[in-house]
Amino acid sequence: MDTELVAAVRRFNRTVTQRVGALDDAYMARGRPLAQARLLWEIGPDGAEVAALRARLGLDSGHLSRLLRTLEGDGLVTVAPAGGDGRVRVASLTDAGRAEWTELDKRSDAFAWSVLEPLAGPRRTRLVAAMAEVERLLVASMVTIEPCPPGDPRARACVRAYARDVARRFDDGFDPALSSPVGDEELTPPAGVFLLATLNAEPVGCGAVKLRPDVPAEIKRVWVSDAVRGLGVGRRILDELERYAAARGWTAVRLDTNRNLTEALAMYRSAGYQEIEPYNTERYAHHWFAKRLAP
Amino acid sequence: MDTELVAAVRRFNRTVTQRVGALDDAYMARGRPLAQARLLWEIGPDGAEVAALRARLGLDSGHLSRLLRTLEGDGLVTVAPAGGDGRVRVASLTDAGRAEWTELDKRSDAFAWSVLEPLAGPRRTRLVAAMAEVERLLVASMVTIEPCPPGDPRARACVRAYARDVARRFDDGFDPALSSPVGDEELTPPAGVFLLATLNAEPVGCGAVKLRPDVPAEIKRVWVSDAVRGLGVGRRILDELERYAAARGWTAVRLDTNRNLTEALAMYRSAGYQEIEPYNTERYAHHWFAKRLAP
DNA sequence: CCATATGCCTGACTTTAGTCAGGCAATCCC
DNA sequence: GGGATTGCCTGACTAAAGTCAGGCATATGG
Repeated sequence: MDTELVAAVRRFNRTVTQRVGALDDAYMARGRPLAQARLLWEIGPDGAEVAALRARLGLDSGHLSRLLRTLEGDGLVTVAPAGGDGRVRVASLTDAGRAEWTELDKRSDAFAWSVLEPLAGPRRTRLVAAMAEVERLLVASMVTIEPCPPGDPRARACVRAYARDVARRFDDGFDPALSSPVGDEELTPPAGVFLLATLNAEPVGCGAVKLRPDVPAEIKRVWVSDAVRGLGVGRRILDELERYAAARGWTAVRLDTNRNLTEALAMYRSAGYQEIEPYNTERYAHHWFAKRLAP
Repeated sequence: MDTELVAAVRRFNRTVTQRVGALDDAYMARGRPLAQARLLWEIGPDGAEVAALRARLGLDSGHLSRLLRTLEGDGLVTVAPAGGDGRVRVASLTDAGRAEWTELDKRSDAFAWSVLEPLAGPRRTRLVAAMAEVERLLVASMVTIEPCPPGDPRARACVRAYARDVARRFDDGFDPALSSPVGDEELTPPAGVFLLATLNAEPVGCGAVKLRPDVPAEIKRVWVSDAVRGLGVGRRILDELERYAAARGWTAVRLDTNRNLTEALAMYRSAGYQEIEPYNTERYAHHWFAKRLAP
């Protein structure tokens, strides 16, 4: 833990929560309790499911329900059953609510401008550039990587997204049926593991490793969503997979990949992988890599 | 109002309040109400006057008093009269309070590290650099500039700091008695104005303008504290003074300055001031400038 | 079709936060 | 030395936030 860097982050936290955090609240709450204002804001012009609101705002079911009742009483919101599942209810804004939302939006703009306005000349664009950088890297640090059963809907969604992505990039498309199949049980401990990367509970990446006895651990399906590409998430997934295999006694890891996935190729090389002879007959593979693991 | 810049600031606000604001609170409040935790933190190992705490935390007198009573009840804090003024009371930490404070400090470190830890290689230092830039520029945008009676203690403090600064920089020191004196009444509307720049209610800069009939408005005592130097505060003070004079009908402004104040010279030139012949016999002046004001 | 789970709701709280009007002692300023 | 001011305190509130135990429909999986 680098104390100098930590001190800088703490200074940042202090200034920013003071300047942004507190004032943002004050701008949002227009006479209304803060929680109500936030809720109104989160519902947004397109409406939102109650469960989604609860998750986003981190509110107790009872508390949220009451807040919705209040906003409904004020004629700003209506809550009605959703189309499919009759238990799920969707909150949406009335015309009055939409007007109020627009006002909040304006105030958010005004607040943002109040930060920029006192700065002259190049300082304004410098601030915005630095903010964009901070935001981008904070998002990167908000991505968490955790084991997940390969049958989980979020895992499935990632694998589908992976198939879609590679289908677009391989010269001859991608037909999962022609690729050597990987069963769920091969990616379930102790035979292997499937890691899911999430950002605010949304899946944004994945990776898996198969641990077969007496052969190197085999990495599969490393994928990162466009939303967080370029933030080092792929590399983190790879590191975690290697660590997982090493912790369970494997001393080497290998993988295959397609010649069109140039960033992946670069990542493997920079992560210390060496190109090796083909160890399988995977239909879509052009390169095979291996790396020794420190115990 | 540049909508693109505003949108960037809003994205930043959203990510940062989510990542920093909420979590920071959660790290701080260890089972304790947030306000108590914050207060404990603000008291700090060296103690603090009750009035200072009230100002820093923006709390009501009653509320703060009660919070102090609670912490005192928990054996974390003692409140005792200060040395000089018997009305002023100072809160300080007991041994238990100090231990608790240390724990909070550790947790703040841990939280800051949790932001950096997931980032690999150059991203970590890039984040810190960008944070430092954002912090610096946010501080600049937190500085407010407002008219203030020249007799106000904060104004006096600025003028003293100004005298100290120039005494150090002029070749032959600075004796206010040898400089042409400026009376308070000359800097009090309508004869003139004294502007005070503050950051979190602390004075960090000043500037004044004398408005005498039939001669150009005269700018005096533009000073910026080291704490915010290089952030464009001096330029903002100058702009405000010019605007003040212009709004009251003056069409030109002038000032004198010392050859050793190189940044000030550069600032006046870049702000459109032209060097002119001496218009007074000020003991410490080497350069005289003037500028026409747009009505 | 029945047991179980899920999603949202209500009632009945407790805990924090924040406000306002005084009150008392110390201090300041003629 | 006496009136005004300052600094902190208490009492008596209201408002908002947050918690917990059910309850009632609507799904879902044998």
